[in-house]
Amino acid sequence: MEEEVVTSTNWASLDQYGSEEELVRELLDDVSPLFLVQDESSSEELIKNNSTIMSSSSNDDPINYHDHQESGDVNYNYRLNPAVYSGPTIEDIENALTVTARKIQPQARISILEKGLSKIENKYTLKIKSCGNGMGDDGYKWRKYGQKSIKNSPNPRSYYRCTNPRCSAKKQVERSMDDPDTLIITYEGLHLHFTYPFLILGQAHEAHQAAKKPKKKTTEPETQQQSPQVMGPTELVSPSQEERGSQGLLQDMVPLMILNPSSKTSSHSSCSSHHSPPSPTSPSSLSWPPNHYTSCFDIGINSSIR
DNA sequence: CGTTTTTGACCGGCGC
DNA sequence: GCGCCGGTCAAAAACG
Repeated sequence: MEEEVVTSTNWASLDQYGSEEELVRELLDDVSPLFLVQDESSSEELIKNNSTIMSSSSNDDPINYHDHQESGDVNYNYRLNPAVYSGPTIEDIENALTVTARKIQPQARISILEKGLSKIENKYTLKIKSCGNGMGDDGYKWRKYGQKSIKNSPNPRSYYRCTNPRCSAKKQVERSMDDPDTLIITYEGLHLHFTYPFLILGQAHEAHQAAKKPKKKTTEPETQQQSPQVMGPTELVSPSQEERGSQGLLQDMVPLMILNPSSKTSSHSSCSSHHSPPSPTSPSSLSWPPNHYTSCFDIGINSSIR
């Protein structure tokens, strides 16, 4: 019963529409997320780019506006693309992230991705080193829905799902067989995309206060509270308690939808749930979740479950 | 007392 | 056809 129907989104189908490709590209490329634009880029360009995105019914190059940015510029001052996002500014978010990430260094991000990120099918696996009880909190709110012991592995695997009923993102967390310190997080679903912007190479400045949860290290280090956590060596810095900022960022699922060739998804997608979008062009009437409700949208791609 | 976690049952896919 | 395996469900316990 319920509206589980809405949950019909499945990640598997993403591949078919190529939008995921874009995601991967973003992740592996040193370009900013679609919903971000360089500060220096003039509004004109912005608009232009925008329209490009909107009208990109084919995969010409929806994100071509990144081109000029690879100039290796030092000043990475991103701001949210107002045309597709009406939420908080990137500055706000950056502030929220205790990190002094005035400039997010793409390169740093990439190095991490290259290090630990791998993709299999439609799942992304991120291997990170976690010191002791370090956890892999990515700032999202997850609800644990299962735990299973894995064959050949002393450690169980935990299953999480995004708390937002409309989001189909899931993730699994387990420890590496040999390396108790290595956390293997497997993301499934678009949610992932918005996680990575925050997996920036951090300065250890926040690291010192991480392990506050003794937590029976029985097995799996969780990730889910919004407590400040830090990973080990790689130092993935995740949004701390103020991560509301980050969560806000997630909401930019929108641009994705826009980007998605199968534009039919735009409106009916479940994200237009309770409130109708202000304008067809900018479904981003996103408001920040008052609470801890993680915001993530499923891009209602017409999908058949599995 | 509402919410989150735990945990065994259940289920579908796959290999033998 | 059967059993293993990984994933999910859901009732109950734990938690704050």
